[in-house]
Amino acid sequence: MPRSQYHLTQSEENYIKAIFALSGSSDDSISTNLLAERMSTKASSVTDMLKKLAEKELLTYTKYQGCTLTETGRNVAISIVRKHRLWEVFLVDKLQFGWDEVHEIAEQLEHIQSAQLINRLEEFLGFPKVDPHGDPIPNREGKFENIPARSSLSSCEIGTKGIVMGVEDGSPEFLQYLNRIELKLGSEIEIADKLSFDGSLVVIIDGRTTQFSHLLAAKIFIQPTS
Amino acid sequence: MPRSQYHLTQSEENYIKAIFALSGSSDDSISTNLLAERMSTKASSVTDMLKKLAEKELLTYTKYQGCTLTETGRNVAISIVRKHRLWEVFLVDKLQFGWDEVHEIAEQLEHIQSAQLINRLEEFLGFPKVDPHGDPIPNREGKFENIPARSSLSSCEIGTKGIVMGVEDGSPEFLQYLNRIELKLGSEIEIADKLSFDGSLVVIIDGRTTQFSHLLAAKIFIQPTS
DNA sequence: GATAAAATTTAGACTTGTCTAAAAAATGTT
DNA sequence: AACATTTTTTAGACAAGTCTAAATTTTATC
Repeated sequence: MPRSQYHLTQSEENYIKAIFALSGSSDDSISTNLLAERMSTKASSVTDMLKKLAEKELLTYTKYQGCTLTETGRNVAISIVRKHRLWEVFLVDKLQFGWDEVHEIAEQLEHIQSAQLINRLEEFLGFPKVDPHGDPIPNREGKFENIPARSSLSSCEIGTKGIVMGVEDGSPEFLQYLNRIELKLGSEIEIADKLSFDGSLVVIIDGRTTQFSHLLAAKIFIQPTS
Repeated sequence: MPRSQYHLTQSEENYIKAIFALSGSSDDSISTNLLAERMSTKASSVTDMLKKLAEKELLTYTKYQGCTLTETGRNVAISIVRKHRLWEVFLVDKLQFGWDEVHEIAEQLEHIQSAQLINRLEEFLGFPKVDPHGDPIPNREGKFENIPARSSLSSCEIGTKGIVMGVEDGSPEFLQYLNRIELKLGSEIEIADKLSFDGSLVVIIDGRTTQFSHLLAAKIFIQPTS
C-alpha cells in the first residue's frame, strides 16, 4: 500500500512518531499529558497540535479522551521509523559511527522527503532487517517482517541463557555504558542470579560477570536459547 | 579555521547561501530585489531577514544599500555548499541517482547539522574534489583547492577544443537535455562554428555534431586543450 | 535641480508552533 | 453524592517568517 503524500512539518512528524511509539502494540488512546511529557512541551501545545492532526485525518481526537492514530497516521509513523532506522544503519555500517552516536543525527535525517532516496538507501545497505540497536526496520510496504521473539532481560528467569538481540535506543549514556562492559548485539548472556531485595541481576556476558539493575535489564532484549 | 557553531534556521541558511552564490568572486553588495527574486519571495521579507542576519553578524546591511557577507557569513555559506556538494556525490556515486535528480534532495540534506557526519561522509566518498556537475567541493577548512581553469563554452573561439569540466547545477530539464545528447563531464568538445546572427554554436561532442544556443553554451564549462 | 520612476523599507496582518494563566471536565476520595 | 484533585482545554500572547499596501529613499531623466 502506498504511503500518503501529505506535506507534514517536522513538528507534525515528530508528534506522529511519538504517538506511534507510545501506542506500542495496543490501540488504547494516548493522553495529552503523556504526549506532552514525551515531547518536552506543554499540554496546551499538544491540544492545539492534536486538533490540527485530527483535521488532517492522521488521528482521531476526542476532547478530554486523548488520541489514536488512524491507518494513515500509522503509515506515516512507520515511514518515519523506517527512515530513522535505515539512516542509523548507514551511519554505523558505512560511516563508522558508534551505536551511541547515531540517534541525534538520524532524528534529523528521518525528515528528509524522498521515497526514492530511502528505497535506494535501503538497497545500498543490503536490505537490513534491524537497526544498530536491534530494532526491526519495516519494509517498503510498512510491514515488519519476521520479527524474532525477543524477551526483556528483566522478565527472564535465573538460569536463562540467550543472545542479545536488541537494546533500547535513545540515550547515549546508556549505550556508552554497554560499550564499556563490551555488550553488543550478538553477545551471549546468562542470568546467574537475581537479588530479591533490589531486583538487580547478576549476568554473565561473553564469559564476563557483571551486575544489572532491574531498570537497566529492562532495556536489554534477548532471544533465549535455553 | 573552525566554522562557527551558530544555530541557524533553514530559512536563514538559505538566505546566506543565496547571497554567497549571487556574490560570486566580487564583493559588491547584493540588492534586496535581486535576493528577493532568487529566493522567490518579496522584498519586504528580505529586508526583515537581512536585519536579523546583520544582528547575528553574518552580514553587513545598510538601509537601501543591500548587504555583503561577513567573514563568518561566508564561512557559513561555504559550509552549506560543502554539505550540498558532498551529498550530491553520495547520491550519484553510491545511490545511482542521475545528476539531474540530486539537486532537490541535496537542498534538504545540506541543512543536516553535524560536522562529524559531513567529514565522515567526505572520507567515505574518497575526498572528492568536485560534485556531479563539476563544481568544486571546499575542504574542511573551507578552501577550494586547485580549481582547474574553466571557461564558459560561450566565451570560447571557433576552433577551440576542450574537455567538459562542469555544467550549471539546478534545473533538471537542462541536465536531462544534456543526458539526451550524451554530454557528460569528461566529454571532448570542439567549437566547429559560431553563427553570428543569433550567437548560437555548432559543436562536436565526442564526434557527434549538434547546435547550442548562446544561453545554453554559457552553462557549460570546459578546460581548453587547444 | 526638479520630478518621475524604481527600489527599498515600514506598518500592520496572518500562520505556525509555542507559552502562561484561567476555566472546564474528568477522576478520586471520603 | 459532594468535594478536592488532577487532567485537559480555552483564551490570549509571543516569535519567526511571510505577505500586502503604503511610505520613503534612491536613481534616472529631462
